[in-house]
Amino acid sequence: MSVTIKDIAKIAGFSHTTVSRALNDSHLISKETKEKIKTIAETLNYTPNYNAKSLVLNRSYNIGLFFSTINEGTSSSFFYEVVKGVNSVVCGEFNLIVSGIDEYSNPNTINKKHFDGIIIMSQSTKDDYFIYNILEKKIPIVVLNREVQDVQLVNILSDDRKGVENAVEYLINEGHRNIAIIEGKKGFKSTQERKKGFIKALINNNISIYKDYIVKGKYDLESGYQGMKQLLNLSNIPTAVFCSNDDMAVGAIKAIVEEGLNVPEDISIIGFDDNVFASYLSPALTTIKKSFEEISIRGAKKLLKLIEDETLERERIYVSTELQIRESVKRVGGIS
Amino acid sequence: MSVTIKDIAKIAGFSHTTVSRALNDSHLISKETKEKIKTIAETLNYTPNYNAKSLVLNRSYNIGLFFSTINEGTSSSFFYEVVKGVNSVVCGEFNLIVSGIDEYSNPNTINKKHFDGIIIMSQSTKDDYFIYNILEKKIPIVVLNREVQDVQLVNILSDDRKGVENAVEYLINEGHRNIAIIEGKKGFKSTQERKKGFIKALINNNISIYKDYIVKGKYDLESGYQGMKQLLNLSNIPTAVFCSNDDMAVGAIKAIVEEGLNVPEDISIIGFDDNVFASYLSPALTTIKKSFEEISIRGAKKLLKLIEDETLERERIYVSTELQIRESVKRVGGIS
DNA sequence: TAAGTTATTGTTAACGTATGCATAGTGTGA
DNA sequence: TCACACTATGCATACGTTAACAATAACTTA
Repeated sequence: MSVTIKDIAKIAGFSHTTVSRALNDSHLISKETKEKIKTIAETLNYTPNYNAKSLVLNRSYNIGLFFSTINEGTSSSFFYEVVKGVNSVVCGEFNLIVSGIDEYSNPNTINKKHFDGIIIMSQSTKDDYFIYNILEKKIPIVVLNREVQDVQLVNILSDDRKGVENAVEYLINEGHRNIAIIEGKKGFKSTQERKKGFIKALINNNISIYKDYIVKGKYDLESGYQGMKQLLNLSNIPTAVFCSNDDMAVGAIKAIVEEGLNVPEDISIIGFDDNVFASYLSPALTTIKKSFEEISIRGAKKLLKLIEDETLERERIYVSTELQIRESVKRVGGIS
Repeated sequence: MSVTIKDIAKIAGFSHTTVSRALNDSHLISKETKEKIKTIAETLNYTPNYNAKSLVLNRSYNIGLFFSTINEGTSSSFFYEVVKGVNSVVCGEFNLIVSGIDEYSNPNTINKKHFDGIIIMSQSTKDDYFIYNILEKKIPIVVLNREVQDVQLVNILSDDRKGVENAVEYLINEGHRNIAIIEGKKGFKSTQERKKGFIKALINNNISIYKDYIVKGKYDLESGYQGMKQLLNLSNIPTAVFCSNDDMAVGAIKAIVEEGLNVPEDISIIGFDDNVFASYLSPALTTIKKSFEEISIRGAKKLLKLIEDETLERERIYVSTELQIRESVKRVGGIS
């Protein structure tokens, strides 16, 4: 049916071994035969059978990109950025197989013959059993977005702490001194990290930290609303509030508006995530964006290196965030 | 290294052929041996080597999903819906390989050994050379979203005409009689189809068609703005306007607001596409949504059938659209 | 009881590629 | 001129699976 190296061999008058070597640029073959064989291959429109190649070389030319799930609950811009990022790195040499972890009731069906390497965009600790399974099989793996503890693996994470630190420094540069935070959900790693960044920025700039300016939240709209209410009840209302995610920022804005105040004229707001809706709010929300595309690109590149050299150090890499400056922050006061 | 059927054969005391047959539930093998072999396979954590399987069975277990491009210009919600839709159908039996046509300088590198079937989400006539190439190779193929002419293939398309017809009938049911259209870009298939749907709805309801109510557009914001200006200059301003896409709807709304009028109080607007921003506009835009997820699901299912039975009729399938009713249409007048 | 049928298992080759080893031809140095 | 190295090629086999064909045993049937 389709052209094989044996067909080429017959026409060229060489053994199929020689053809194989010629097409793989082996140094054992003379220049002239190489050229002859290559032109024949081209005219015959030869393409290697990757299944046969894979069988003997014991590799698949496949990279697996696994999301926790591909169903409801995955944001489309997130999904797109990740696939795009990984694809831009692995396309050409590898096939990119996209899948959801929740589709695999039994992770054992995944084996090394099938994937040269695996990238996991992890959004839940439920993924861990899957990750451990792959680690056991010694398949090169990179985990994005979620820190996997107690295990040596390549982990690409967003540097939330630094991102918040920068954002709060931006507020300070805009003249704000009374800056509050509405925290994320208790127990979440991201909650801690974002808070640490907040504190760090204040300390760096010798701004004292008021307990009243640190209020709890739960990452949902309602808790942002309630948190802001609490801040509005203070005698010394902050001029700027960092909300640990965009949902809470929306809740906070609602509370401010209800109070008859305006964003950013009376209070400036910064969120975190850069949700789809962030730029459509009025005022458009200034927020901190994780670049999932960059996380994915870095992860994919690291994976390719890992495939080449399996002894590579398993490190944790932090990718910087980007402050999306829009309209929810106002400059205040004179120059400090 | 990893477990093969020969390993199982040794332990079970059968030939590897018997093992192969047992694991594939061949009727040639007795119940007892089947069970025995299967339990051994399970305890050894056996997974078949798909490359070997593929080699001998001449199939790949891969489905290719090709976009015109995966880079800038692809909307994320569109991309996500499509991957999600296809994945929901093919997961389990097949690997889903996602790729961009623009990554293949030479489509000849794609061969039947590599893909059991291919789905093309086509957004440009530039894809045609690629599509023809795959057709020549007799790889089962389904083309989504764009009509490919002069060729027998399975084509899954959105029924724009019917969608617009329904939307305009909705306007009519809301009491509107003076309904205008701002057309899409000249020469585009979609422009014609959407216009036909518009006309059809009017004819169905015995509403006469004014030439003045049909204005040209170019699918961009500016042309929507200009088109609306034109309509606002008429002595008999329409009470409702169907804009052939959402971008033009935004332009149209801008023109209306500039004139000191309101949407939907003075003029109702319907768009087409359900862009990301549509629900964040104020008023939130009532618009016609192509369900790319459904197009993808239908396409994927059709492809699987095509793989099973290559003689299947190559038909053109139209998937219905969905009217997203939001806030940009107002009920007018009494009951007609 | 011989011949035929059926149920179960084994032998062998095939898929298309890469590679260790063998071989032939050509030059090189003493 | 002989031994040796080097270059270019071919032979044989392996990868893990399936399947055509062969083989065996047990059971039917006349």
